[in-house]
Amino acid sequence: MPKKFYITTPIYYVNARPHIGHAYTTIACDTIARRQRLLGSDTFFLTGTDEHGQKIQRAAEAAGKSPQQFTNEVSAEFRALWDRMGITYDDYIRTTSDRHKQGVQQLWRRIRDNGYIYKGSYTGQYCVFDEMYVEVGPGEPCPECGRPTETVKEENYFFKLSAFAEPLLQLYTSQPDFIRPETRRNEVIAFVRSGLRDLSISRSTFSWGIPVPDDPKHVIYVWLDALANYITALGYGSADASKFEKFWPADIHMIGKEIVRFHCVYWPAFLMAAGLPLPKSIVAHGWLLFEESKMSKSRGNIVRTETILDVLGADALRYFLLREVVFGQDGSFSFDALVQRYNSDLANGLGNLASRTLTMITRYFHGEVPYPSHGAAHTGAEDMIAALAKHTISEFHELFEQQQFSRALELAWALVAAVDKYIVENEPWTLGEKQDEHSRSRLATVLYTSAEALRIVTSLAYPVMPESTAKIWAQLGLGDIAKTSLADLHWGQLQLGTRLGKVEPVFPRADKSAIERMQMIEEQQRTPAGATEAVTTEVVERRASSPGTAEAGASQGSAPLNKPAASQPSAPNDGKITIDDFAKVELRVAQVKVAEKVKGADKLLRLEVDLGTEVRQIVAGIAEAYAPETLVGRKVVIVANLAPRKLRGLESNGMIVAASLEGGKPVLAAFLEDVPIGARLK
RNA sequence: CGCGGGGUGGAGCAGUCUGGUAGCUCGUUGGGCUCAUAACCCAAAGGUCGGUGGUUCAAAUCCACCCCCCGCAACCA
Repeated sequence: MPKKFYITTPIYYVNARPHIGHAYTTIACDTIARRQRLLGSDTFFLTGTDEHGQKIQRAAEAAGKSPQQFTNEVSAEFRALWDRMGITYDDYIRTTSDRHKQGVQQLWRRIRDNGYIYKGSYTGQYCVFDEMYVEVGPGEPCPECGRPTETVKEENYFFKLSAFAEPLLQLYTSQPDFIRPETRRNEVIAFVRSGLRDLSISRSTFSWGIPVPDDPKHVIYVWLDALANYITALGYGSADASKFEKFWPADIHMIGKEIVRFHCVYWPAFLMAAGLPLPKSIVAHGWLLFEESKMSKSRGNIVRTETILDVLGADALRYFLLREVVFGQDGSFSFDALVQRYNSDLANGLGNLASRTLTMITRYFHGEVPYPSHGAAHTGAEDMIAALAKHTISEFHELFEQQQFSRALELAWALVAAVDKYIVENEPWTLGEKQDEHSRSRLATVLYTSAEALRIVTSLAYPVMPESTAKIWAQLGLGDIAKTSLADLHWGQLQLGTRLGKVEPVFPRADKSAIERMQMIEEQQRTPAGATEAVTTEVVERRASSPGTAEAGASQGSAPLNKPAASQPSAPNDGKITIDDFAKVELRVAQVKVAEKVKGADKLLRLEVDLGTEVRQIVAGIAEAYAPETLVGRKVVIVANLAPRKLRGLESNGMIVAASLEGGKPVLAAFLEDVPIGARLK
């Protein structure tokens, strides 16, 4: 009876288009799943999309679509990307599917019948973005994300989360591996220790969700809805629960670090309340940051996965992400680093080793794997390679089990380097020129050893790079790489006399133009985002069940998340605006009448400026560069028609125009000639 | 005391949990080889592992204190 293995990605929230961060999570899971299959496990790999909630409802409205239509489209995009990347998911769950709704309602009933749901009323500040109530006063922004909150009063169903603090802490203690890596575990423990409050798990203020059983005025809280996907996909709550019986509990829930709390606190609590088994482990990875250079203002910084697929292929991306980023920590992505890695490790490393080894076998042995000597032509060098290979296999397995992908790959590539060295030291090309028995035998041994090491690295790397390793496999004359067994991989399995396939480069070298090509594609994809659109699209995946894609500086509005159909007449493609756009900005000369520091703020000055027609208050972040008294009487340029905004409790009605120097130091705009107060700049 | 992540040869990073010759990739310099995708191999230069103190036979690693940098959030309309 083979071991079962169940792994999940988060289900991705469809308010954002898929990007490289989503791909990162999915790639990690796919790699683990492929490896498990090769190890002989009966594997089930689940991914899907999370489609309910107020945010989606609003985004759909903004796009002029029904929520279902909207989510259908985005969900299909995710699925298409995974298909294009060859992701081997076994099922794709959508939270708007009937099977899911049915299962969620069943879960609800079960928790309710066990006495963990009660009805209460709640008045408070609600953050639409985070889909949660926050503890702030009316009018205050969300402490989590800083966005405005709405005052909401509703009668809700509550989940008795408070009853689970002790059981949860016990869980974390008794199963140290439940949350990985450890820093996340510590965070969770600290959070639970600080006390758990009951959780509101229904909403009646909007309708885009799954109705609460027996009270359809309410819809079920999106997180309870979403988390349940892990069991509903297996048929929980349906007529056929055989998969649920077989695969649940999950072996790994892979998540990004931003959704640790939901998976490590709420989800196990829900399951405990329902009397269901808990997942075995939750693995949180870090975020992908984009080329942390400051020049990212001119570039956008959300990289589309398709761009990389177009130029270097999926395997290059898979290898890069798993090799370059220390799993669990934040990593950075850049085209430069990608191409660098690709060239040094794949083209020059594995690809070149395959090429040189197989070419020589083709040349000297007519393309048949030769017989290694066990006699006089066998030296200690072969033993060393074999021993290293053996060590590599066992260490590699161990590191992979701990999700230490980068170290595992580094280790495997050390074998590649060792074989390169072995080849140089043994000079098979010299041996090939001699015809004597010993030289022939020696040559056979060297080439067999190289090919066998190549075979081992290739099979270890298969889960990471399924396409390219399959090509090497074919060149080695072996069958279907996806059908090989990793469990009993060992030295010496390469069959003598195996006929090689056609030898050709698997990883063609990438030159600098590859980087330029990718940047160009990104450039082209970047539709000029109208300001209004940015509002809806700016809700990048914060709560989204995916690794965050932290951005270095640029405004998020330029993300390629916009509807292509945007009928914004304004800008040509290169980011330029028309004179009409500029005319919208009302720049005027004003004179500072009053300037003073804002209490409790380091950078803010409160100014009263005279526009000629009125005196208004502006709060500006220039306190570090200008002393208040030096400003009084000075003429400055302000943006006069900026929407008011509260800063530190004070309303600011405009913005002072200043040059921004390195380090953020502002230098106020000024005139050499005298100008009248109120004059408009055009 | 806002949250978080860092400070390791020129660059980018691993190693820190489980103390014991400081490792990887790129880059630089010189050499080798010619089977291979201008690739591969060798050698060299380059490090007070942020600082100070402590524990220890032994500290990049453990403890304490301090300094600095970067995100996010603020107070950059």
